[in-house]
Formats: sequence, C-alpha cells, structure tokens
Amino acid sequence: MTLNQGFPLPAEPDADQAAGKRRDSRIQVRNREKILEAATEIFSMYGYRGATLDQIAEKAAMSKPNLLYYFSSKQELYLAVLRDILEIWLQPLKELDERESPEREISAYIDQKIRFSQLYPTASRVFANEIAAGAPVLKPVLDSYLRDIVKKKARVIRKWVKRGELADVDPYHLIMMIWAVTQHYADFAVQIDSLLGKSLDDEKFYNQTRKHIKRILMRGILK
Amino acid sequence: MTLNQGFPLPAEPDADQAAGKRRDSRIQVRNREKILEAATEIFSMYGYRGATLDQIAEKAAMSKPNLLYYFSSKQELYLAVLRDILEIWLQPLKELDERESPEREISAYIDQKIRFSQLYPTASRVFANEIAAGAPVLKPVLDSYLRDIVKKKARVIRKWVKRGELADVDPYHLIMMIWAVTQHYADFAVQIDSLLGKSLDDEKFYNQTRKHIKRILMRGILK
DNA sequence: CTTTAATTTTATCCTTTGGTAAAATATATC
DNA sequence: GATATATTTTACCAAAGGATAAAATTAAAG
Repeated sequence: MTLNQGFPLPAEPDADQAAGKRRDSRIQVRNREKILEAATEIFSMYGYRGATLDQIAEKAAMSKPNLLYYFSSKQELYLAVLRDILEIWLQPLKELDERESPEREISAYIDQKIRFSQLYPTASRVFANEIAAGAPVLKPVLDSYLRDIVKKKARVIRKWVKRGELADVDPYHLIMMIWAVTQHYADFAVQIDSLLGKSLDDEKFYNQTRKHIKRILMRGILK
Repeated sequence: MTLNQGFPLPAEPDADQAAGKRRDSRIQVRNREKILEAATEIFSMYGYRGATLDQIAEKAAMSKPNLLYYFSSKQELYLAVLRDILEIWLQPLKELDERESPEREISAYIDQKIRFSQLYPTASRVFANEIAAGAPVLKPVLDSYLRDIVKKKARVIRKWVKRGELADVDPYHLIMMIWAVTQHYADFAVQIDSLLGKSLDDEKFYNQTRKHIKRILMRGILK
C-alpha cells in the first residue's frame, strides 16, 4: 500500500474554487463536514487500514456510495482528515515568541496543547496512529515543515537558556516532553478514565490536570 | 466486533501443560516465538483490525495456514501478544517501594520505563493502539488489575509527600506524566527520528534522553 | 413549470481476508 | 524401517471491503 503519492498536504484552502470548479452548495458543505467528523472518529479508533468506509458511512448516516460521492476514495478522505488535523496541531508551536518570557510563553503553549487534547481527542489519536504506523503519509511533512518549525523554536528556547531565564534544558527534549504529556491525556483517555473515572471533558479535572502539568514542568525548567 | 469474551488474560503460564496437553517441541517453541514477534510488529503498525494474517505470516516467513496451526485465530494471536506485553509493561510499577527514598525509587522507575521503550518499542505501540481503540480487550484489566496497582502506588507517593520528601504532587498525574514521557519515545519514534535523526537504539541518545527526562521531572517534584 | 444539474440509491464487481479441509511431507517412536 | 504423530502445503470458501455504473430522486435555474 503506497499511500501518499505526490504528497498533497498541506493544500491551499479553496484551491479548487480558484481553479474554476463550482463548490459549496449548502448541502455540500454540511455533508463533507459530517463525513470528516465521522471519519476522524473511526480513523482514531482503528487507524487508516483498520477503518472501513462502511463504518464511516454509517456514523455519518449515509450510504457508502453517497460518501464516495463526496470523497472519491478512502485515501482521499484520510488525507482530508489529516490535513485538518495538521493545521490545528501545528498552530500553537508557531506562536512561541522569544521576546516574551519563557515562563509566559511555555505556559501558554502548554495551555494550548492541553486544550487541543480536550477539544480534539480523536484528532490527536488519528495523528498518533499515523505516526505509530510509520507516518506513511505525514513523513514528508515531519521531515520538512515540522522539522523547520521545531528547529526555529528550539533556537528560541536556547536563547532563553542563554539569557539565564531558563535552566539548561535541551530544547528538543523539552518540546517533546510537552507534546508527550499533553497528548497523553487525549491518546490514553480510556486508560485515564479507567484509573480515575475522569476525562478532560470534566472542566474541573481539565483545570486540575492543566495546572498540575504546568506546575511540575515549569518547576523543572525555570531557573 | 466483540473481541474478548470471557477475558482470558492474564493467564497462568504453562496452564496447558498442567492440563495434560503435550507441548513444546523444539519447533513448536521456535515458531510460536517467531510468530509472536512478527505479530507484535504488524499489530504495532496497523492495530488489531488493520493488521492482516498474511502480513504477519509473511514476516514470520511461513504460510498463513501454517501460522493458524499455531494460533487458531487472529484474535487468539492478538491475545497472546497482549498478554506478553502486559506483563513486562506492568512489572516496574509494582516495585515502587515506600521504604526507599522517592528520589531513588522514582528515578529507578523512570529508568525502567524508558528502558522498556528502548527494548520493546513495538510492544509499546501495540499497547498504545489497543488503548486508542478504546481498549476493547484490555478494558477489564485496566478497570481491575491496573487500577488496584496504581491505587496502591499512589498511596506510596502520597506517603512521600506527607513525609515532606516530595513536593505536593498529585500521585496519579505524576504516574501518568512518567508514562506519557517515557512511552512517547517509543510510540512517536518516527517523529523523533524525523526531527532529530536519532532513536533510542543509539545508546548515547538513549542516555541523554533518560537523564534529561529525569532531570526535569525530578526537579519538578522533589522538595 | 421545465429543464438542467446535483445528490442519493440500488445493484454489482473484484480483491482481500480470516479461516477450513485435506493431502503431502517431515519427524519421532518403537 | 514401519507406524504413528506432528508439521507444512495446496486448494478453497464465504464474508467484508473499496470502488464503479447507472438508474432514480431531489434541488436549482430560467
């Protein structure tokens, strides 16, 4: 299975429209939305290969051929899902700003990541699944786009260290620790529910978690 | 798909032999071993549903019917894989000993978890996949066995806090942070390789990672 | 209203996949 | 070396799954 020929992500939004194709009837928008949501949920549970169009169609409350009218193949649908995820997944990191204090910036970053886990746990699991599968689709993005951003932000962190505002931490490991901890609450939600009977949907638990993570991490890295 | 009727894990080792069945010809042992290894790898990439017996058989260098001679169904094979994983996954936590210092014990625990990620990255991903899928098989274990152990160990951590040897951390979140960070290096190995060009197989990187994680976490929780 | 275009349904195809049956081969036991 | 047992191979099968064709229905435009 060679997914991802030509590597179509990330795409311009509305690229089709520019190319003169007609789009976006009310029903078009609503159904594509519905399908993407259903697909995200099913892909999050079973991964690309394990998910079936029948399941997705059922969850979206439409027939399989009807679904294929909107996304012409399973692969195309998966790409669309990943594209959406990637965008929201990457956004927060871009905002790390060296002109602000690390205390404030890293704290805000953790906030955004844990919020993502709360709002889009299924998206987080699709992403995790894709990576676990060896990133057949996202590898090129990881190798280029993500890599560049992270490199840039590692420089920011290093600057903070040099300025003496941060303990002597490795920027890459720090970033990955933050990813690990925040994503964990989405990816292992079932486990957490088994152990604590809680989920991030519970606003109280959400805040307790958020603060606790930040407390330990910030204590661990601030001077 | 109702996997897991009757919930057969964890099982006594050698239960069959006790029941008077013959077992363990040289070839029997070798092939079951070979299959389990191949299965772990394939399941780790595609999850239970996405993995195919053909792939596993091919990786184990035998025909599919031959594979089915050793494990009579995909489900049975998956259960066997999970059983193996669960054992090594749980072991380290059991060893947290309140009579020792938290510094020493938690440090040792992190060491063991990161070592697990290094030695059994595929096992770690199978586990992660199972949880992401909603733990259809492991849910009962999480709800009973794991829950009890964690509860017990949370008490140990709380005792350390009371004794003033540890900052005021929530035991559950602490345990989950450790899981999150250590597992991340196995579950997202591809991502890490993309960003750093390194893996835990590289002993130097392994030690750097281990120390770095410990430094931040220990600083974050020690008084 | 009609006419045209968009959407949905029904029927169907081909491949993959988990699994079985039975024949063939290898291994162990006497 | 003959006999019984364990292992492997070959040939299949039925169900599931991704995808297509074409008919039927619904919505939009004039």
